Amino acid sequence: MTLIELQDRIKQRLQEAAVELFGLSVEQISSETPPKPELGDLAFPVSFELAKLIKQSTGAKVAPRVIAEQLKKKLAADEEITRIKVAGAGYLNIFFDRAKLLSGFNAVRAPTIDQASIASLPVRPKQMVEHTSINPNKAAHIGHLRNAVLGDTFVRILKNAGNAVEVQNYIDNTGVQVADVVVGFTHIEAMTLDQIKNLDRSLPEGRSFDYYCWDLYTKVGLFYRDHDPNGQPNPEKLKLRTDILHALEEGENPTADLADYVATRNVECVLDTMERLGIRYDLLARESEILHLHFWDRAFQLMKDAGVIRLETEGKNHDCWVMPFESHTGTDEHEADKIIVRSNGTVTYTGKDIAYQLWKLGHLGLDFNYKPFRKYADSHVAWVTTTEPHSEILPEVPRPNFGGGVNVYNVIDSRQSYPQEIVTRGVAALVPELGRNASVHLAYEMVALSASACAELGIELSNEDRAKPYIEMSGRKGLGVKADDLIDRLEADALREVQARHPELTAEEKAATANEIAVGALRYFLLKFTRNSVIAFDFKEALSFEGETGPYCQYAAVRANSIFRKLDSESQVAAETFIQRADGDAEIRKQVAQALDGEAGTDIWSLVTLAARFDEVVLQCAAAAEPANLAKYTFNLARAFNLFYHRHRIIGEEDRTKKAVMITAANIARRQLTLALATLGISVPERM
RNA sequence: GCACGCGUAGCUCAGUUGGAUAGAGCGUUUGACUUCGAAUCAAAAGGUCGCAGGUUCGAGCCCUGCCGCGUGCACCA
Repeated sequence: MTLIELQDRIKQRLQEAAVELFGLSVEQISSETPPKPELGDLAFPVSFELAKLIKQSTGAKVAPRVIAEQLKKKLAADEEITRIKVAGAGYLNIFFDRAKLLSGFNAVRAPTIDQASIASLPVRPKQMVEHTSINPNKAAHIGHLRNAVLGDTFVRILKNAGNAVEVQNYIDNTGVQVADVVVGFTHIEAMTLDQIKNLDRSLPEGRSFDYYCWDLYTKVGLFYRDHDPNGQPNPEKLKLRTDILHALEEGENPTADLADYVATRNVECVLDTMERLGIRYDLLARESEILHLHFWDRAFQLMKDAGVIRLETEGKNHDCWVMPFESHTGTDEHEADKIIVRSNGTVTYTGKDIAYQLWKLGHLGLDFNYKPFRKYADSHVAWVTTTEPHSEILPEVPRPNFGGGVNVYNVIDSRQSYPQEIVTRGVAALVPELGRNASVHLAYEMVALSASACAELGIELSNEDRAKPYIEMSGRKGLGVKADDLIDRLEADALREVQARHPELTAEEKAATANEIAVGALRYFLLKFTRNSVIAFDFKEALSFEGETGPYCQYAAVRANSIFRKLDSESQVAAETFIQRADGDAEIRKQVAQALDGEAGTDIWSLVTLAARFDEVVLQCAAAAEPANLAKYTFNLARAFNLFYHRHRIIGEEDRTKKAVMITAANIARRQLTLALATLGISVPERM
């Protein structure tokens, strides 16, 4: 028996009772947790809702408390329920049979989310999540990290909620940003492809190819402006970019080969960075294939046939194919319609994304070719799209079927809400049966720099910038905190602590532990904010291991594990069988109930109920697409455990029943805490 | 100008879809290591939930109008 099953059963009873008593059906029965455990385990404000419905249908005013009393009588005593109380202005508060549920919760085995168990499940509709999608022309910064951590955590949440999920990382290898770096290599540094390869091989440790490109990219911006940061771009130099862009779209030429090397190496570097945080992918979908395999041509035809876009024959958008967008009333300066195909015949990002989304949803009627890109340590393979047919025959790894998802989640920052809205509309117009909900823009606010972070990075601020609440990062200006730099600092800080606390560990163990702590700190830091909150990045906050942080949660789990490491196996087995028997044996159940009663008992019981709520929280997070809720829950569970840890001693406990109860409570708590952390992508170190 | 988002403790943020006495972390002050690990725990101080109306049994949450801040409104992505 899980908490969700129990809740659903009570909700159903309440719905039946509402029909029986008042002839009213309440569509959604909401439940909540009472502010204090003394008030009960579960509260239903349904009487308020019913009072309103009764007034609406009959005009009669009935006090919520009166309704609650009637519902209470109808709610026949369940065997899991010991008591029902009407409280406050009309709450229906439920008290569970603590002994019975403790036994029940203990028997529930944590679901595993490994590949084997997923493969054995019947075919389920597939959820698609696209995240990371960094332009492959430079190193990742903390803004990209927020995207990847958010996306990866959402993937874990979906999997934990029982979904099949496919993870995609979109590689814009034919866009302006890649073209810019190519301009840097060919026109500033005057390098050939072979020279770039040699340079790549000769780069020193700690200055990888993506770092090199980061610096080069900022130089290109100045190059366009003839080295005057505030100057106007030189049209002749901008033409270099346009020419390269055309060569990239064309494909199969020396410039495209050079760009392919640069983009692919940057992708490899970014995948290395993400691997440090436990973030992996199923498929790297490249823009070059969307062009060269004629995805766009097909989508273009579909859009023309459906009348979704029209060719402008006059006015500002003369010769462009545009998608009308009525809700944005156009002004003189700002055009309402969105250009999909430019007057020179090339397609915008929005158009390419519509084609890509159609493919993701299985409605384009074309497919990519695929080849393996990277094999991870656990033998999972990230595939990449390719133009070459039958590339998948080469390796021995079986290829999954990509695409064809029922829902598509696109993790993209909220500055792109407008183009994403157009993409969603376009897809919905082309495939009306899918509706507007098939393609979801999972939007989040940007990561910006706090004033103190700028000071630490040695960035000089103008007076205008100083007045702002935060400073926006800029890849073009090289303004930002690189992901690997931050992870390095976190690992160094963590290593120093581990060294001080556990000098007996080997160097490898220390390094591994430091990595686990660094990942815990970073992922939690990026997840504790809700999606629509701007993160003004601050080093002190991000580097903290105390208070509401990942390491705090890890520490609670480590403490829990250390209890079980020290506890003799005899006590563990005894507790297990004792609590198991509480379900059937009335005498034992009475003893257990006693141990869970009173102030100390309620204290222990509240830890158990909080731990049991994990499944419910995961479902909520999946529905709301908000991983921050899970982060908050995990922290609260860790906090509850630390409090329990402080107030109760297990190993020295003399009373057999009390000891068994505490062992079981601690075991449930550490199991759920470990699971919650794993869902956040955070592991629990052996020691810390 | 228009669209979207935000405004909650000194600072950074939550707030279970309209419910019980508005909560955390940091910072400040004060306590707790001979104990299953103090990366911890406890206590105190700290609030006109931007302002003004409205809806109702009930509003931090919904509606309207203001004020302030951010982002977007490209033939970039």
